[in-house]
Amino acid sequence: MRYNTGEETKANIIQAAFKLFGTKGYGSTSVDDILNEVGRTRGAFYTHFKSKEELLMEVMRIRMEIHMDDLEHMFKEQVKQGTFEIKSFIQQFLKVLFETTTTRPYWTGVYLELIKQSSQYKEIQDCINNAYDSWVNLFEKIFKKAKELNQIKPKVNEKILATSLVALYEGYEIHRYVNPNVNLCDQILMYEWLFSE
Amino acid sequence: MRYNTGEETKANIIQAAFKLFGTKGYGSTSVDDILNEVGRTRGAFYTHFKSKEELLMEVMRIRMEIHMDDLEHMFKEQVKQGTFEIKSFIQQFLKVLFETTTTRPYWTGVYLELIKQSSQYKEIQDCINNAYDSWVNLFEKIFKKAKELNQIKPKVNEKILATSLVALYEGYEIHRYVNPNVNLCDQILMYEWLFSE
Amino acid sequence: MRYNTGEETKANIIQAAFKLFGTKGYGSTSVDDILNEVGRTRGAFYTHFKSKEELLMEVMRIRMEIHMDDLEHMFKEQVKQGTFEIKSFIQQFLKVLFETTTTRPYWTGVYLELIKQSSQYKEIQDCINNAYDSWVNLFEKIFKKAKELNQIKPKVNEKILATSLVALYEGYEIHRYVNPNVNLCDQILMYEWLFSE
Amino acid sequence: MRYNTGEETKANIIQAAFKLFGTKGYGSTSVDDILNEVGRTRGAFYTHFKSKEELLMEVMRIRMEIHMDDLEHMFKEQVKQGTFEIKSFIQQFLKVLFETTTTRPYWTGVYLELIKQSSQYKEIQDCINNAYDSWVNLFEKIFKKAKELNQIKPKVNEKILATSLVALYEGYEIHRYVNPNVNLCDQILMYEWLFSE
DNA sequence: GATGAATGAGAGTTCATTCAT
DNA sequence: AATGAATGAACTCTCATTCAT
Repeated sequence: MRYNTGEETKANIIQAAFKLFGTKGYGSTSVDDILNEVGRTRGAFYTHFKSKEELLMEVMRIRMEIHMDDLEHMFKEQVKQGTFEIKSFIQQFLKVLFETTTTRPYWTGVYLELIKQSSQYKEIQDCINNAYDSWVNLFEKIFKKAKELNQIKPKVNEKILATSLVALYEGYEIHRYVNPNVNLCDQILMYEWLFSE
Repeated sequence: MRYNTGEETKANIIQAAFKLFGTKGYGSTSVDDILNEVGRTRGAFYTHFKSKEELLMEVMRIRMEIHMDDLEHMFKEQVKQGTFEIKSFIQQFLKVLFETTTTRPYWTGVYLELIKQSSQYKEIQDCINNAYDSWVNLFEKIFKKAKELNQIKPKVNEKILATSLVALYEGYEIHRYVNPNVNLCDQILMYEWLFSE
Repeated sequence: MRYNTGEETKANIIQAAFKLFGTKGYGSTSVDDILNEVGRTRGAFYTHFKSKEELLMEVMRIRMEIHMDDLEHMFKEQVKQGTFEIKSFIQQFLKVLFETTTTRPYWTGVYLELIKQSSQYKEIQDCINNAYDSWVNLFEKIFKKAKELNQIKPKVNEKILATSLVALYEGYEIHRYVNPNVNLCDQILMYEWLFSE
Repeated sequence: MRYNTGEETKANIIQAAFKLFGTKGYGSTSVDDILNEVGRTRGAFYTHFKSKEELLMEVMRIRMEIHMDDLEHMFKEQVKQGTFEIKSFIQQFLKVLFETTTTRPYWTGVYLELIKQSSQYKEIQDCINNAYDSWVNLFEKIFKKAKELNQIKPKVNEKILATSLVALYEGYEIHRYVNPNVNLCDQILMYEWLFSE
């Protein structure tokens, strides 16, 4: 059978684009590169996407969600089961962060690409800002929950704490992108200290 | 006057490249774009640079230094004059950071570009890592000095504190790149808190 | 009709390249020149060839064969039909050579180009050397057949005779390239003399 | 002393051009390449030559003469001293030919270049044709002398013999250009045979 | 006599996109 | 749904040549 279902090919293209945008960058990845990876040819691309730009948007939409959902799900689950404890939660979160999965470096590459393109494309800017807000809101919720449970007594308000945590996270991730050998495990101490006492 | 000195033109090109790489991105800036800005023609470029790539490296080298030196100079000056005080130092530093100068957004754009290209070019990777280390070392020195002067009593070691501060800084800067309207002034509270007691 | 089959366009390009490389030279023929001749645009070229260099190789491969085959075929045919006679064979061969066909001058131009490029490209060097050997071998066979039939009694061995004939041929052809008006018909006497008695 | 005499620089340029045109080819040798070799810069070139084309002409003029003169001088000397003998003369001539001097391969490269350019530049065409005629005339004289001295009894006239010898020579030289390892010493037998009896 | 900054035309090549099939 | 030939604009880079110094 020569033809896939359309959806299959489209999904393959998005998957390949995610990988290639993440490694080679958006600008340096040609439509052909993607299609080579997928085993399809030029024309197939334009059956599914209006343009390369549109593909970038699709990649963005899908991945932004995935990224968020992991953490949110973990939080809600723990709260539901009454096992939530801020320190161990943060530690688990950091473990996910510091573990090198196959897709994580792709994601950082894509994310950097998006940040850069955000100055050109309003849609990307909005998407990132939304994601950013979601993160901050999620952590705010987390910190509030922790305070409610008397696990922390922050001296600054939870919003600021959350914003800082996200910035810290992004700063670390970028650092690791440039130097994958860096050992950031000690940093966990930093996070712990943020909430100690 | 038709002919400049070589250095003049070269400097103009680097200046224009800094601006354009920062706004449009390296890949989307053509050699022609740069030369239009400078008021020279294509060939002039290759009198001064072997390739566009080499230009990127020059921009990187020059700007990395500039960026570092501002802060280091401020620190040394204050220590020399006996006016160094960690909280106000950090506040001044943040003021510089949070003030929108004309060149700062360019710099963030160029920096993002460099981070992205670091996976392709060893030289860029090394340069960023060096800069990163310099930053961390500088802040370590600053924290040590502050501790020495009994201005802070950090619970984690100064190295970790420094690494975190740099990450925090980078995280904020990127956030601001995506959303220039964001008000990060409240964040100063965060920094302050980091060192309070 | 806007779209050809690929093979059609590819063949047209090779044909045009043969003509232009032969007249203007490889270096002075631009990809655009070729495509103008063909009535296609630049991009079409790269659908069929990886580079201009590759095109040169294709032209070489194809033409080298054509050039050889004419003569070999003539020889085999005559032997098969029992009409082979060395003197008249050589005369026919020379007639082909000395007649100005439309494509012959192109070929000499291309050949010169290849000889020159042979110092840069191993593939060309090998190809010419192979062709050269084929020529020598063919003439050796021809001379052996002629000796076998008692048509000549060469005082030097057939290999040397063959090598010399090829050199003579090439020397003449080059002379004619520089001065197309030269009358080389008298030279036939020379060839005849080579085998007389 | 920073400045040479003009003549010195000019001569150096011609010498370097000869080498580079011979190895890399005229088209692939840039004016800069030549000046690098000489240790001068662009402007110096145009003090001495109107254009790159003119340089080619100068190289041609000078080298064409040198090439010819060697042989002519040898011939005249031997005749004057009464030591002229056709077979040994040809052998000496071939020894010069077959010996690999440093400059010979350059010369063949330049010569091929000139042949190719002859279709574009009337001056080159004329120069080569003149040289060609000179060669033929010289060999004609040589053969006539040999016949006069009863050293050969050619069955074809001396002109044809001379033309053939030149063609043979050129054919061999080109063969050696493509495959420098080829051993053409056996070919001497061929030349000898040409005149035997 | 020589420098080297600048010109500007033109080269080979890439690539997002279109479209007949 | 997919192919792949073709487009054409854009790109980086080369180079013969000019000219102020």
